[in-house]
Amino acid sequence: MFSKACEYAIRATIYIARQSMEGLRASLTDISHEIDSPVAFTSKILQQLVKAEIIYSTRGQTGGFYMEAAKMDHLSVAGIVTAIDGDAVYTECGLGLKECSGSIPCPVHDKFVEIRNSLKRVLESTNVASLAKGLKNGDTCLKR
Amino acid sequence: MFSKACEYAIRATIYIARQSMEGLRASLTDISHEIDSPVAFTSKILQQLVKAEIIYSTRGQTGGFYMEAAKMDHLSVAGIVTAIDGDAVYTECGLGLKECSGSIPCPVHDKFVEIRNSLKRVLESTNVASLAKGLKNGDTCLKR
DNA sequence: ATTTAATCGGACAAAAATATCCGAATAAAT
DNA sequence: ATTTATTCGGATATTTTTGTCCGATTAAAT
Repeated sequence: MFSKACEYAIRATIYIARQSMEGLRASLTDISHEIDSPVAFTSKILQQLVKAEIIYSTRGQTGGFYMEAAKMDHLSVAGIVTAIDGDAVYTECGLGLKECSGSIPCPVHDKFVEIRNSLKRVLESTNVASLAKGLKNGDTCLKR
Repeated sequence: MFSKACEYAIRATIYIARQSMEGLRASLTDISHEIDSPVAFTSKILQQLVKAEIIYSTRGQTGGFYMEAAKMDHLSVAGIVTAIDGDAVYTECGLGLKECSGSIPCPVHDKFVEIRNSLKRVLESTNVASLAKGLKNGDTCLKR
């Protein structure tokens, strides 16, 4: 469904949000430990998230990654996916056709429009803040 | 969503079914031309489908690939996906966790169960015969 | 029998995704 | 000023996926 990079991105963002909720910055090593991901690869992904302005970073000692409170409330999982994987998962033909559309449909076009729309709807209606809260409460988990 | 191999497999199967509906065998070159896919790679995928007994093949001159009528009616798109990509798309955690489950859920677990179930339901309720008919009627397309 | 046209199977190649390494830049603490 | 702990950026390495090549096998047509 999503690339590995995107999975890490979502997990990292949720963890950063969870920490930022308590005014804490998260360091790279902390993050990759908490979400059980390869450190150097995670670093690249965090840089992408910084460029997309989904998270922010400060360098130097006591530096790290954080998220603004307003962002947590407004950012959906769909926003993270779009930043890392683009919108292919919502828009591209399920059978890989370049010109698949209502007028020149692939055999599963209608069914897939339905599936992708429901996926999009779910991902867009889920904000990062609510997921971070679930994590804080111990209801959910980011590793293993 | 699906691997390239799986996309080609679905398109090839539909085309083979369409030809078998008229008692015709489809050759490798014919198939990869009709679904616009790389010939040698398509060959590998067709062999996988033969091993999975989704399609059948005969060697030698006038040989080729074909599908039994009963199979077309009973085989769903889900069956092809499972044969090529396995059931990861229906079962694996959306965030890549190994042990994600109802008792130890990732933050998006419940939402993803819903999405995956609806995906599974749609793919299982779509048989190859109906898709082959749509192709034969010119309602749908397998290339571009 | 030979030719021809097809699938099968193994080795190989290229491209993309995933992951690592290391030095540079930055900024706080000492 | 120096040390220390951090992110940033570029080069490189590994793994997986995608794709190619070619000879072996098969079976119908000549």
